[in-house]
Amino acid sequence: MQTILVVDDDKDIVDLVKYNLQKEGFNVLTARNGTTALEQANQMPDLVILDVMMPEVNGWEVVKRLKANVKTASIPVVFLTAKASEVDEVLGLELGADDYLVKPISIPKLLARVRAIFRKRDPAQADRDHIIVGAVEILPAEHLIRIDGKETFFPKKEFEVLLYLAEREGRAVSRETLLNAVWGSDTHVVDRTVDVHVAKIRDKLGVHSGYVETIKGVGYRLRPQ
Amino acid sequence: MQTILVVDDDKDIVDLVKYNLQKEGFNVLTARNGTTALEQANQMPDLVILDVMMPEVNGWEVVKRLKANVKTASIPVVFLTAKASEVDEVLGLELGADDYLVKPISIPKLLARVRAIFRKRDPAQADRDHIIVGAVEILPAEHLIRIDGKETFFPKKEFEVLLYLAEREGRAVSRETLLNAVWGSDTHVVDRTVDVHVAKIRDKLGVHSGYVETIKGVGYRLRPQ
DNA sequence: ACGGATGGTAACAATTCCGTAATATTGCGG
DNA sequence: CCGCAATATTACGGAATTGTTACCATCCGT
Repeated sequence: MQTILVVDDDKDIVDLVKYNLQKEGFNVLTARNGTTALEQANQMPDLVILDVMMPEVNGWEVVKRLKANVKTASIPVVFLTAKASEVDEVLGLELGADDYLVKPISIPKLLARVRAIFRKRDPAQADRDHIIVGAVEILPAEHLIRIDGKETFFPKKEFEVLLYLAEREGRAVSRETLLNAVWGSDTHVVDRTVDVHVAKIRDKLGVHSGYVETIKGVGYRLRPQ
Repeated sequence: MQTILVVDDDKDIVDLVKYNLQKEGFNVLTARNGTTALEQANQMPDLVILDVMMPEVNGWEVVKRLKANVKTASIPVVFLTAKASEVDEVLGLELGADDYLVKPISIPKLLARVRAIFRKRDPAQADRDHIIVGAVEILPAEHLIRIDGKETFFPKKEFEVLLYLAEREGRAVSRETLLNAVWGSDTHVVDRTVDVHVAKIRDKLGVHSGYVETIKGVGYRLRPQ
């Protein structure tokens, strides 16, 4: 049975979410603040649903510490946020948030997200041989990119950068991460180089150039469609 | 032909699996440790069968690095694990394992899993007796190629290269893959040789020479018509 | 053994791609 | 609104990849 840790300082929300998750057959742990959440995380839940705004140790701090601990680093996290404006921050910071939900919570939406997270790890449906982000379709095996259905040639590096971003659609990726993934961890390449390649990618994307967003001080991300 | 990379520190297991996969018509690469496995993975196998417990670089580490590399990220991985207790970890960690097998290995089960993986990714493996790509028609049984309806003789190697590309119409194929498929995995032939044969093929294709596209840094592909 | 066809290699030319630096521009904090 | 740091853009030289040609080895049938 899958265990989910629900963290929110609002008791009503915790109870509501807990009730519905249990009804779906999940084992539910709860915490009312960041400190307790971190303790509960030692029980290795399969997923953490985490409020951003909490007194003392807030949601971001919790994630940072979860990711810093090898044991808990791979637990996926779904953020709960009251303000739509926080969404950008949630996704922008390279924190490893797997998804987010804006309050007030829609229970069906919550359950859908939770199921989606677990489905991702279900070996039975793991194969994506092509990635679609809006009007852009990436086919790694064919080394081919379709923009508005039109095949467009991408040189190797540009292809790999876009693919890496697409595989992490909506998540911010630092230049350093990109350099490691695309260029390799041993090569020594100035990080400004990434900018140039991103520029070329944007150029090829044409009207969709806005897909690749710059997140100042962090890196780039592919805007989810 | 599909290529499978088998990784295990136990020689007996590698040999057993290799033997049975080859009998099924798969091309098999092997590695006895994680480091070698990662090197072999550059040859872009269609599937990796990977032991969890290995000295030095273990199975999880191998997967983590495969997934971190854009080039190899989409290669499906089947884990081999000795302990049932490891199964939970295999499935729990978000590592991209497509499936798993518990030792001792049941050969029929192994083959079933492997076939399942490939069936998923290769839906229409219809056994066609001739392939048509635009104005080019290839009849493997007759060892015959028609261009604009005109029979044209292709020497063996050129024929096989074109056939291999045609069977994967639209897909990029690396020189290394071509060498393995057409020349065989044990022969040592310089990869520039492929260029020369492609040049000869283009020459014979005449006005249709553009069918064979170069993808710099990757290889060649037959443009779908 | 000869001639032709095939295949492999090397050398060089042509092209594309990449990385960097220099410069312009943007966007954020104050 | 200003200044500063981060990012965008541009241009260019060099590196890497590929195209092309020529040449040699081998095989095969005669």
